[in-house]
Amino acid sequence: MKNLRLKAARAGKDLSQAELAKLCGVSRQTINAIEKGDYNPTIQLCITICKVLSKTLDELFWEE
Amino acid sequence: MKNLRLKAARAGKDLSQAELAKLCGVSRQTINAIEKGDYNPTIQLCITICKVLSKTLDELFWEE
DNA sequence: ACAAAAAGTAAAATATATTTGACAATATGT
DNA sequence: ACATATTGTCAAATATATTTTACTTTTTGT
Repeated sequence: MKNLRLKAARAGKDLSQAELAKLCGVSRQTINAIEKGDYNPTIQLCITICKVLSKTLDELFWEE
Repeated sequence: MKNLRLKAARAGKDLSQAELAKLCGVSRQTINAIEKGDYNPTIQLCITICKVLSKTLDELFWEE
C-alpha cells in the first residue's frame, strides 16, 4: 500500500522526490519506492526523512 | 548508543531476548544487536517489535 | 559455590535494501 | 501542441540487514 502520508508531507514542503532524496542522501528511486509502498526501508532512513519533513515516525510510518 | 527504551519495554513484558525474537520472527542476535545499538533494522521489524511490546515507533525508536 | 538461564559477541553465509543508469509515462506551464 | 519537470518502473550491481553456528561472559536462583 502506498505511503500517502509521506507523499502529502513532501508536498507540504514543496519538494520533488529528487529534492527530498538529495536532502536525505539517498537515490530518487528509493524515495519513489517508499512512497509507492511494498518497500521496507531502514529505520535510520525513515528517521532522516522524518526530520527533513518535520514529522515523527508515528506520523509518517506507524500503522495500526 | 544502546536502545534502553527497548530493553525496558521488553523487561516490562517479562520477555528474554530469545522470547522477543521468536515472537517477532527474527533471530536472538538481531534483537541483541538492536538493543546494543549501532544497528540499523528495517522499519517493518521495528513495527513488529513495537506491536509485540505494545508501544509505538516514537516511543521506542524516535530520537530528537 | 554451583548450575542454569540469559546476554554479549564474532565469522561466514544468505536475504534484501539501496544504487546506478536508463527509459517510458504522466503532469505542469507557456 | 509543445517543452520541461516529475514520476513510474526495470535490470544489474553493490551495500548492508539478518541468519546460522558457536563460544564466552554475565545474571539469576537455589
